[in-house]
Amino acid sequence: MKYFHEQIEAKWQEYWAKNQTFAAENNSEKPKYYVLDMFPYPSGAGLHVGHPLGYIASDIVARYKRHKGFNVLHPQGYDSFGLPAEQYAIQTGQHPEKTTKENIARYREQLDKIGFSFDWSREVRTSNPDYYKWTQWIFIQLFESFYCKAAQKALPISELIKLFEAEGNANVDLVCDDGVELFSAEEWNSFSSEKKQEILLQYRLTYLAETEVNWCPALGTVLANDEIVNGVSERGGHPVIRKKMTQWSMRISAYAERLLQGLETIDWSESIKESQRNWIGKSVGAMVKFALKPHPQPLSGGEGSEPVQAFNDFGYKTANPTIAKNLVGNARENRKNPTESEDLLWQEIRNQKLGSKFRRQHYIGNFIVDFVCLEKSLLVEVDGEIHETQKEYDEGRTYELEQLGFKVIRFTNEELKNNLKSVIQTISNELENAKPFNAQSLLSFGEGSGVRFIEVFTTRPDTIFGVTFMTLAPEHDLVSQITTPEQKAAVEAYVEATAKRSERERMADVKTISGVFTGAYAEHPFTKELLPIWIGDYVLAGYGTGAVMAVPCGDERDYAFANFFNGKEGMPEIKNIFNQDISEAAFAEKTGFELVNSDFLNGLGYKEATKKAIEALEQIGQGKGKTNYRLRDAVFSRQRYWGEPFPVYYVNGLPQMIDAKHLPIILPEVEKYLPTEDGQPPLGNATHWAWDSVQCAVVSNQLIDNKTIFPLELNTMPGWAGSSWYWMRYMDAHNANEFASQEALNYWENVDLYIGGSEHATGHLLYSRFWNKFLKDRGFITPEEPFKKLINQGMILGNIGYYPFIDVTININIKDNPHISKKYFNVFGYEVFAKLFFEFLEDSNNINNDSNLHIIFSNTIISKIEEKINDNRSFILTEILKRFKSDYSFINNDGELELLEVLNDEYFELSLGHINYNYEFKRIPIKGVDLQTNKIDVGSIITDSTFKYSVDISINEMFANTEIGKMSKSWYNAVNPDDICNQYGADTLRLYEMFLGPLEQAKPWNTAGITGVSGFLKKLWRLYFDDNGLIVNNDEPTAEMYKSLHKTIKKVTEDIEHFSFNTSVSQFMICVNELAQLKCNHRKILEPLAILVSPYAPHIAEELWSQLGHEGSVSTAAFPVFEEKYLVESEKEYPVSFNGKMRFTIKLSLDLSAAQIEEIVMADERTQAQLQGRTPNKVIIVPGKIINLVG
RNA sequence: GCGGGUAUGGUGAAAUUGGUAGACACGCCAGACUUAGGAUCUGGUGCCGCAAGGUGUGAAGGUUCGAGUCCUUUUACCCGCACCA
Repeated sequence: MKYFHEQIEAKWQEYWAKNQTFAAENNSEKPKYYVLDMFPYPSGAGLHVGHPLGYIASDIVARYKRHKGFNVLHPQGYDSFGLPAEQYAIQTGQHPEKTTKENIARYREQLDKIGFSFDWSREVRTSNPDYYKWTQWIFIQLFESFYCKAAQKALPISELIKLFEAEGNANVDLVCDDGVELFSAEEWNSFSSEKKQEILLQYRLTYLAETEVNWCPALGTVLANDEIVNGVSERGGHPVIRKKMTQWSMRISAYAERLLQGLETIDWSESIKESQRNWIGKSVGAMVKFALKPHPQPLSGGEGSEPVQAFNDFGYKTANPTIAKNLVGNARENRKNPTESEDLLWQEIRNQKLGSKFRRQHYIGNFIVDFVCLEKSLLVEVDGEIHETQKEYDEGRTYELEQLGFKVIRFTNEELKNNLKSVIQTISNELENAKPFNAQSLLSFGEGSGVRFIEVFTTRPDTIFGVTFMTLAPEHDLVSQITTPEQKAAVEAYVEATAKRSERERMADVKTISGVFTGAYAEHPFTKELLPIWIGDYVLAGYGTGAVMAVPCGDERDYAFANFFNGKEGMPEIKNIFNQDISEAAFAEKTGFELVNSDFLNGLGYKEATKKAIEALEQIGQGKGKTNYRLRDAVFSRQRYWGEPFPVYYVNGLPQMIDAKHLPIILPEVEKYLPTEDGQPPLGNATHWAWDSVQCAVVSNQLIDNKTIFPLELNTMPGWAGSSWYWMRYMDAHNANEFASQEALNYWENVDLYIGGSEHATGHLLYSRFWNKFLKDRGFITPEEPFKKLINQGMILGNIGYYPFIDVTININIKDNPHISKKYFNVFGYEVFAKLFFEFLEDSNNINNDSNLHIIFSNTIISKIEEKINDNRSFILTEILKRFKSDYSFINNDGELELLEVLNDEYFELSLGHINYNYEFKRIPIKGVDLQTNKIDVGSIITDSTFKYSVDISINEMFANTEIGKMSKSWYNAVNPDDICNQYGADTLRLYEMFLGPLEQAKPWNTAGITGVSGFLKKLWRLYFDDNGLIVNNDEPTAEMYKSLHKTIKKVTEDIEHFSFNTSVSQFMICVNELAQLKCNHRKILEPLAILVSPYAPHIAEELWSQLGHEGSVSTAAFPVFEEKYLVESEKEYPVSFNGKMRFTIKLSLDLSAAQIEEIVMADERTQAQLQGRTPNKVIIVPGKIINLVG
C-alpha cells in the first residue's frame, strides 16, 4: 500500500470540517489555551509560502495542546478593511466588498488545503457590520472616557463632569490637550453647553482636534506615525507632508507609562519590546524655564526709534502668566460690558485720537486695568462710588502698578460724565510728560507680570551651569516675536529655507550644521547671565518644547553647533563644567565626572546634581522634574471609503455620538470611491445612509424626512481600528448584544500564544495593548495585557530576481555645453546617479574646458535581467532611461514643466566592453527650487532648450547575483503554497516549512530540500504498510525501539514547549531511520509515534491512527508520556581527551566511580600510547560525561 | 549615533546550556538493484594531507582541565529608532 497524500489529505480535511473537530468550547472543565495568529489582510495575490509559516507553527502548538488535554481556541479571520481593495476599486469600479469577498474565498481555500485546525465557526471579518458594530461601539466608549492620572486609569466622562462641577479644573491631574483653559466650578457651571463640550473634547480619549498630521497627497489621506517609514508612506512609498487638519485622534499618550511598564510583564521578544520602548521614548529630566530678556537697548538702535517696538517684539502678554488665563478671559468679558462712563472715555481715546494707542480692560501683572497706553506707561482708571474698603484696595493696586513703572491716574464716573473735556486734557498732558515704557521694569516684577519664558526639556538638569546659549526650532512660536530687527532678515530666510526642506531631507542630512542667531537673549535662572538665543534645525519642533538649553560641553550636537559658530556674534565660549577634557569632544557621559564651575552643584555627580538642580529650580519657580514621552497621539481619521464609518454627527460643528442602540452605522454605498468635488472624503458621495431614514429621528430628537439635517462624519477609521480588539471577538464571535459575553471573556481571558510578523511592532501590537488596557479600565475585561507570549515568525524571503552586478565607467561628454567640468562620483545606484547628475549640472562653478563627467558605478544593481544570464550575457537595460523619464523628470505643480526629457527613446544593450551612445535631452529652465514639489531651478545655468550628451560606457565587470527579498506580488516571486500541496502534499509543506530553520529567523524560500521531508513521510508510512497492506504487529518491542520512541517523545515535547519546531522534524527523521533500521512494526511503538507526529503532519497521522483501528480523530488521543526508564543506559562511550583534545573513546559502565574509571583508562594501551611514558598531572573525570588527562 | 539580533561545511542548519563541533536534511561522490526513474537501498563527504597527523564555529585576546557556548576588544551583515535635548 503506497502513500498517496492527495486522497488522505482531502479525506481528513473533509472529516474535520464535517465533524467540527476543532471547535472550541466556551464552557469546559479543561484548562484553556488560546493560540492566535495575526489574521491576514486578504490581498488579491492570495497566500504565498510566507503566510503559512506562522500558521503552521501555531497549529502545531494548538494540536499539541489538545493532545495534552487543553480546551484550545485557535481561530482565524480576516483583517478585511484596507487600502489595496479600495485602490483596486478606484481603478476598476468594483466594490471593495466584492473583491474582498473573492479574496477571502481564495484565502480560505488555500488555508483549508494546508490542514489547519482552525475553529472556523468563530471566523471574524473586520469589514462585516456584525463586527464593526463593536469597533464603533468601542470608539464611543473611548469618546465617553478620560484618563485620570491619579487613578492611573480611564474613567467615564460623567465623572469628569461631576469633578468640574465640584471644583473646576485648576487642581485636577488629568491627561488632556496642551493649553486647556483653567476654570473654577462656578465658571464651569456658567458655561454654555457648547463651551462645555469643547472643553470635554480636550479630555476625551478619542478627540477631534486640529493637529498637525501626516498628509499623504498621493493616497489622499492622513497617516499615523507608524504608517510612515523614512518619511514616505509605508504603502506605496509616497511622500508625506505635515499639514494642519481637524482629525480624530486617539489619546494613546495617556497610556504611555502603562504601555511601557506592561512590557515587563509579557513574554515577547526583546527586539519587539525594544521597538515599543523606543516608540514610547520615555525620557526623564526636567522642564526648565528661562526668562526671556527684552532687548536691553532701544531696538533699532539709533534715534527716532519708537519705544513701542519693544512691544512688537515682546508681545502684549503683560499679564502674570500664572493667572493669565483667568485675566484674559475676564478682560474679554469686561470689554463686552463696559459701564456708561467707561464707554464715553473709550470713544474719546480709541483709535489713537490722542496720538497714542490705548487699550481698554487690559491685563497688567495681577490686574485688569481700565485703560492703558503701553507706550507711555500710562494707566487710566475709572472709579465708581468710593467705599472705604475699595479705596484701600485701590491704593494697594496703584502701588503695585507703579512699581511696574506705570503712572496711574484716576477719574470718577462723575468727572467723566460731567467734564469729559478736562479729563481728556489731563490724559493728554500726562501723555506729554510720560516716560517711555520700560519692559525691564515690567520684568523686574519677577514671577508674574509680563515675564515670558522659554521653556525647555532637558534630561540633564545637572548641567544647568554649562548652558551658554539656547536653541529654538525654526518653527518655534517665539521666533518671530523675539528676533531683533537686525537679525530679522537672516532669521526669516533661514526659517523659510528650513520649511522648504522636506522631512525626509532633513532626516537624511544630519551632518550639516546650520542655524541663525535671533539677536535675543534669555537669562540664566541662577547666574543671571545672558544666554543668546539661536534657531537651528537640529532642534525638532515636535519633540519636547521645540527648544533646548545648549550645553556644548556635555552634548555633542550643542558642541558641534557651538564650534561651528565659534567667534560669530552671539556665540559665547564653551564653558566646561566637567572635570574632564572637552577640547576634542563634548563629555556626554552620565558617569565618571564631577561638576565644576557649577556653583552649588560643584563636586557632585549626575544623580545628586540632577536632584539638587531640580530642587533649586522648583524653589525659584523656574523648573520642575518632568518625564517626557515621544509617543504621540494617533490620528484616527482616514479620508477613505473602505473602513469603519464613525458613529458621529455634528451639531454646530461639535461632534456627537450616535446612540449605541443604532449601531452598526453601515458603510453607505457610493458611486465613486474618490473624494468629492469639493474635497470631502469619499463618504461625501453617499446620498443615502442606511440608518438615516429609519433612525435619524431618534438620533436627532427631531423630525426629519429622509434627509439628515445634521452633518455626519465622513471620514472612516484607519486599518488598525478593527485589528485592535479582534482577539476578543473570537471568544464569542456571534454575540449580537455585546462584543463578547462576560463569561467568554472571563473564560478565555487573553491570548496565551500570539504568532505573527514583527512588522506590526509599533502599530497593531501597540494599539491593541492600548485598547485592551482601556477596556480593562472601563471594566469590560480583566486582563491588563492582551497577548501573554508573542513569537515573531521570520520572513520567508523570495528570490526577487537575477541581477547583473556591474562595474561601469560612464563618461558623459556634454557636447553643446562647455560649462561642464570633469567630476568623479562613486555612485551606488542609479537613483543616486541621477541625483548627482543633476547636482553636477546645477553646479555652475564647475566651469572649465574639460567636458567629461566620469561616473563610476561599483557593484551596482542596474536592472533586472530580462533574459537569462547565460544567454551571451546580454541584456536589455532600460532602467536608467526609465528612471530619467519618470523619477527624475521633475514636474512642477502645474504639471507643465519637465526638467529633463530623453528625446531618443531607444533601448540600449549593455554587454561587457564598450559602447557609445548619444543622448539628446530636452531641458526647460525652471525657476525656483521647491523640493517638496520637485521643482528645481537650473534656469540660470543652461538656457538651451535642447542639448546633447555623448555617453561613453565601459562595462568593466559583470556577474549575476540573486537578489533575495520580501515576497510580494510585485516581484512575481511569490511561491504559491497550493503548488507544494498539490505536488508533495500539505503534510510535506508543513514539515518542510518547519524544517527550514528556527521559526523566528528570516530565511530564503528554497524548495531544494523538500524531497528530504517528502522522503521521510514515505519512510514513516513504510513502517506501517508494505505493498500488501498493514504490517503492524502486537509483539513486544525491544528496548532499543522503546528507547528510540521515548527519546523522541522527550525531544518533541521539549521542542514544542520551546517553539523549536525544526529540531522536532529532525528528531522524527532520526526516530524513523532508527525504527526502520530495527525493522520495527510494533504497535506499541507505532501507535504513540502516530500521535507524536500528528501536530506536525496531521493528515498522515489521522490515516495511520484510523488504519490502526481507532475510531475518531487522532487529535483527541492523549499525547504519549515520556518515561525516563527507557532511556536509562548502563554504559557510556566516554570520550578520552588529552589536554582537551579527544583522542579515542572507551565504553565503560556508568556504575563505575571516578577512581575506577581512572584505573581502567590509565591501564588502556591507547592511553599509554598517548602519554608515551609521561604521567598526567591531573586526571579529570566527570562520570557520565568526559575523561580528560592533563599533563 | 542608540538599541536589538545574527555570524558554525558547498547549502538550510544541530549542539542536552561549559563536556566527542557539524546531528538531521539538501547537494555532491561512489556503489547496488532495476521496470533507466525526479524510485529504492548501501557507503562516503568540514578543510589540508596518500597517510600519520594537523587544523577548524567572523577576527584578536582572556577565564577554564576543557569554550561555538562565559568575559573583553573588534569586524561584517540584518532589523528597529534616529539631530529625542
